[in-house]
Amino acid sequence: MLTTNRLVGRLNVMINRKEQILETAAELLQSRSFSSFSYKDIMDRIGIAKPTIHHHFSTKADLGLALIDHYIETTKVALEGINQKHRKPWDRIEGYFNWMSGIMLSGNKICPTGILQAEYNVIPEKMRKSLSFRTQFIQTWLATVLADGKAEGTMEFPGKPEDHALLIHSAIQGALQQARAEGAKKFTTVIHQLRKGMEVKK
Amino acid sequence: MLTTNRLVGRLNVMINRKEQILETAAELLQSRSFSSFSYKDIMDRIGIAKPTIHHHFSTKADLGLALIDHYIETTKVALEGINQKHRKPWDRIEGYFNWMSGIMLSGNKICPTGILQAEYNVIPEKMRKSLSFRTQFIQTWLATVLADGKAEGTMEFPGKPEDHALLIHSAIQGALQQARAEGAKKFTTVIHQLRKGMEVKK
DNA sequence: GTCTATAACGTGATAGAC
DNA sequence: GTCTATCACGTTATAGAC
Repeated sequence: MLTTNRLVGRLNVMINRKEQILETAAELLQSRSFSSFSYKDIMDRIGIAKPTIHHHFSTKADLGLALIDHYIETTKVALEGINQKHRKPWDRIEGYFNWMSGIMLSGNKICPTGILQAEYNVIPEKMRKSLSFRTQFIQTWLATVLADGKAEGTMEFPGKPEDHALLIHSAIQGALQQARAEGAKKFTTVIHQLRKGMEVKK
Repeated sequence: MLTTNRLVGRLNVMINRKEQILETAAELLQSRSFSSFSYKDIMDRIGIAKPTIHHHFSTKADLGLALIDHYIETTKVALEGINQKHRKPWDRIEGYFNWMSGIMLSGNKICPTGILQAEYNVIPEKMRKSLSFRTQFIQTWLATVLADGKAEGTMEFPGKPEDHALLIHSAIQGALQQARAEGAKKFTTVIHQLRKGMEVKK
């Protein structure tokens, strides 16, 4: 590890280390929870000393905040990626379902929004605002897709697009939690019901 | 406190104390999370010493298990109460929605299934089985109501009753979490969408 | 059943050397 | 940037007196 770091040079060490900590923390957050992972867990996983983590993220609240900002970035990349790859509303929705499905399949994980909202009263106060931003970002994206689908006549659902987007997001958040406890089938069933609930009745 | 306990007699003291601890723990579980509340929190809230709690629930895993069993009991009472009060499927579903709404309104709380599933990988192993039982119990009840509604022609939804029951339960679980972070409106919106999704199209 | 006292350990966080 | 060493505190849990 040390040898490798020295080989890639000083700047890369810093950047990689920080991102490595962040990735590890993200993994731990989604498989355990915010208050259930510790600096020691990170330390053990990537083989560095605890003060090294404190050097990059001086408090756990700072790490938590960076974590959410990191999620915001990957969310933007993921959703804009879907928009670029697919034009049709149905394809975009399926892209979103697939993205969520990937979270579930990548080993005992759930949606970060879910875990952080479940722990809302115990996470550091400054994490809450960023969390809210990410939640809104996803729901706004979903609402846009739904509005497009309704406009072109390929999707049908009750109420306003943003209301149905909220239903979808809530259901998937709950479904990921159910799926980890009860098996992947729970997730695919919920997706199926959501899909059926938006199909156009002839 | 002590005086009162002595007045009600020895047996009552034991029973009441145990239930008092359980109620307090339930409150803490739903407002914080399982790993985020401690014996000290209970101790501070009801003014007893920590070893007293250990006397009733020797380990935290035991307390957690008793907590879920307690939830199973109150769930049975609540759902059978709804069945006795209301005959029509729509009234029963609304009774369930109201019950969940009550959780949200009683101060910053969420569904215990939600919090425990969110922490699934960190809760003691013996809690998981009971948790699963309660989840299934609720979904089976919901499926029965949905099946009745479909049979009498007042409800309409895609797929099997148990599949739609899973969607409803997942959505509400997610909605309670969203509502605590983003405001009660999120919950009522999800309920509204679920309701619309089951109405009979003329 | 309840208490005081304490054990044994894990936590986030800091000081200071290299 | 990373380390060793250490701090102050909170955690679950137990021993033993009343």
